[in-house]
Amino acid sequence: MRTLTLQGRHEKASSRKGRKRVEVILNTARDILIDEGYAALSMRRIAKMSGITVGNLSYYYTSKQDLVQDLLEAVIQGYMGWWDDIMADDSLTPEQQFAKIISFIIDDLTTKETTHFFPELWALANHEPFAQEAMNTMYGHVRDMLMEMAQRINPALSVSEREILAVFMSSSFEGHTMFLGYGRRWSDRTPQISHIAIRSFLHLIKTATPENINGFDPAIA
Amino acid sequence: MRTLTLQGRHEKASSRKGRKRVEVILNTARDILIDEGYAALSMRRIAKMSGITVGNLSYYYTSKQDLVQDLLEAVIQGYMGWWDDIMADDSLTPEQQFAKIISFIIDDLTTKETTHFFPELWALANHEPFAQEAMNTMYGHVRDMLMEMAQRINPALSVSEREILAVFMSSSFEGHTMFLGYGRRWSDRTPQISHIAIRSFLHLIKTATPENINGFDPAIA
Amino acid sequence: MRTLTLQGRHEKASSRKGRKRVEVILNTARDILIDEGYAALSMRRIAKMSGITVGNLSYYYTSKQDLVQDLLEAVIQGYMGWWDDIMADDSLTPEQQFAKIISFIIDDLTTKETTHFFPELWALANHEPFAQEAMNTMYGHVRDMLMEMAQRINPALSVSEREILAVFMSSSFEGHTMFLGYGRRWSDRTPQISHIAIRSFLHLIKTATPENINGFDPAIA
Amino acid sequence: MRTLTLQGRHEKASSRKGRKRVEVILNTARDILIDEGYAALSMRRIAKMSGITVGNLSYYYTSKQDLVQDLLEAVIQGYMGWWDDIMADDSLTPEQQFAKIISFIIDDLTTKETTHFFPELWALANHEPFAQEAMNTMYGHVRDMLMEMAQRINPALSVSEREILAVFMSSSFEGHTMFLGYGRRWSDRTPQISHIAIRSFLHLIKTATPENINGFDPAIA
DNA sequence: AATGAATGAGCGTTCATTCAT
DNA sequence: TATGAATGAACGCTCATTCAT
Repeated sequence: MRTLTLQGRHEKASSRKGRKRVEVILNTARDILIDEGYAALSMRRIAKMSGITVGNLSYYYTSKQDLVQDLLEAVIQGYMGWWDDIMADDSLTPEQQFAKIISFIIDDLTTKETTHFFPELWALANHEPFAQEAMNTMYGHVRDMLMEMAQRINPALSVSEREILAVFMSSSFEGHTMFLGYGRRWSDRTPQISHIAIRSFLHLIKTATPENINGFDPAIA
Repeated sequence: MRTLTLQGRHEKASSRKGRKRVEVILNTARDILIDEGYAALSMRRIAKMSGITVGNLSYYYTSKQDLVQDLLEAVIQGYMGWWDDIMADDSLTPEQQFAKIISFIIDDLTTKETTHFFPELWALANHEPFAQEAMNTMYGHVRDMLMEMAQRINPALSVSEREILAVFMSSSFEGHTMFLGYGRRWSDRTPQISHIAIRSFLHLIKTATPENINGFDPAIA
Repeated sequence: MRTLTLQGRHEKASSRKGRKRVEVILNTARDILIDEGYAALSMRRIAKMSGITVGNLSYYYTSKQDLVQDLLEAVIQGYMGWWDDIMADDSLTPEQQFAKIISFIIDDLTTKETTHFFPELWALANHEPFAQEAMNTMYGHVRDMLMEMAQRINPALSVSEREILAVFMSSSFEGHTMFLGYGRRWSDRTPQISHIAIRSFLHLIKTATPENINGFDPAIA
Repeated sequence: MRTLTLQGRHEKASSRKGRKRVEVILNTARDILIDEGYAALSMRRIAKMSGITVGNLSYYYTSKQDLVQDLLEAVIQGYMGWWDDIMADDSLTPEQQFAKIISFIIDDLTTKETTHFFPELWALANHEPFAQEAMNTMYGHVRDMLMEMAQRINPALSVSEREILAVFMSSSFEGHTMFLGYGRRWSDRTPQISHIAIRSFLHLIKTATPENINGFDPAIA
């Protein structure tokens, strides 16, 4: 599993000791969230499993929301930017880069962390604005990446075309979490699904026109 | 919002009074789940908002899991079978039927109930086997419907081809919940997304072959 | 295990059906008390395990105390009078009769029913007058029997001498419940304990005098 | 009534304040157990009568069993070791020591604490292994003491003879709890009972032989 | 004789939070 | 930085009892 590193944003992470503590706390919290769910994520439990007292925990995080917010941001951080290397790899055509990225994403869905983390995040986002925001930031980056890839593959696309395609594509692979995910029924079918996704998304990117995005006529689909 | 009607399965729903009570309880529970999230769904709250005492609530449901299980099944019930009429409409071509169903599904994602209910269900399914099971049953029906539509549109497809396509398609539109859903950033873009989805899915169904599902060559995608 | 039969005292036991019901209730209650302890003896549990509803149970017993009182009396009833046959057996000497009775009592201590029932009764008697009373009645009968046996063995004893000896003897074997009882450490030593008890008690009965009951001089013990 | 002092074993009893609290809690719990019985011994009640909140109580004892276990051990502790001084008193013959100890034990049975505590312990031991264990430990010590006294009085006895006599004697006086105990019918007869017990036990110790423990012939008893 | 429905109090336990030291 | 102690509210659940039908 990824090891969470600190965001600079936390005030108590100034000293080396403090930084280390916060790291332990966040990793512990992440483990609980993944292994037992948000309902089991209590301050007491985090403290005990981190080897500190509740009192000390609330020195670092004055409220549970404070901690959870930091946790979400830290976990999400780990999901971002990994695609830069692939996109910078000149030995691959844009389509190969794209295929590689989609494959990576779909493979990642089958990890326990991803399968368990995201539904918790989505549920939380229903009622906690800070979770909404963390989610938006993250998916914003994903969309930016997808838009860039769409442009490389089909430079004729307008910004808004690329944008709506990015929304469609990211929604689409996120949705596989519940079906291909860890312990889920179709988790051994990732190769086929990856293949379908790539073919389907490439077709979309290459054939998108204003009419076939905004109008609808099954006869010409 | 849909009104939950009883499953026959509940033992206490034999008399008219009992049936009415169970109905009130389930509707109340559903409202809390949708409006405030699973974390707020406590026996006390359900009782109070149903106008009964905790004691009486647990006369109907001996445990919280018992209630939640019934709730999930009842809510899920409301999501199923509505497509039968569309599929039976001879005045539409299979492609038109398909387009209509996909449109309906994607439109439904923008309702508060759907946007809020499903992420809670998915999160719950991570740790509660009964939620997993309820989920599997439901998506099984959805896949059956999609497989039937795929066959109508392209009778040449094998069962396993239709199956993997159904998994891909249902994953794909489920994933839009977090982006097109109630209060989410792209909720006003359902028409375009519907359009893209329909075009993309129809292309997949019509062009699927064993090679382009199991093999991968971006050059020919 | 003994089957509890009704005392006539219960008002609802007039009809045949009522009598049968009360019998089932009491036997169920006894089983719960023995197998799971007084703490588990709830009206709900008795009703469910008797195959009736709580409502109906409280038609027969208007309160829990009412039921428990009946239960104690019924169980205790089963412990009384069995010695009459032995005492009436002319083929045995009084000492042989006595030995046989003591053996029977000590053997009985090792049954699960006896081991579990009496400590519950004694504990209950600490705070529930009706349990005290049931206990007193029962031990009164036991003492009467022991006094009669003492007289047969040593006719020279006065009433008060026989009485205090009876108290000592009955206390003495009751105390073995916790050591020889079902699942207890010394339960396989009943033969030796019986033997010691008989020898010890007979010696007491035969040698009791006013002085060695009321005075004390270890030198002459 | 004895004041319960702490066992070192309790983790929260490190600081002075914690030690004091635990002491108050245990004394309160003991009082409730004695005065109102195990059924009345609830966490809420203990907390209220200790002048603290339930939350704080469960800071000290994470579960009721945890508390009750500590309580039993603490109470039992108070019943042990007091005989050492008597046994070390060289001015008394072994028989006088023995007589003194038996007298003390039987006198103690009439205290409210002893009368009420032990039946609760015995009943609890029927279904709670930890209570069984606490009981076994305690009576083990009592038996050791009785075996030592038996040896002093009759050095010819074998270990197993002393052991079975110790079981018989300790069972015997424990059984008097329900008859001589606080508020019980024969509580004013402790002097005579003590006298009988001492005479009877001494006779047993002095006359025990392998035959009259293991064989049985009422004619020679 | 029996059921089904309901109450209100209490149970053991866990929670986020606060604060003096 | 860290601990230990505490609060007060809430949790899921069970209880004896009542009563209309």
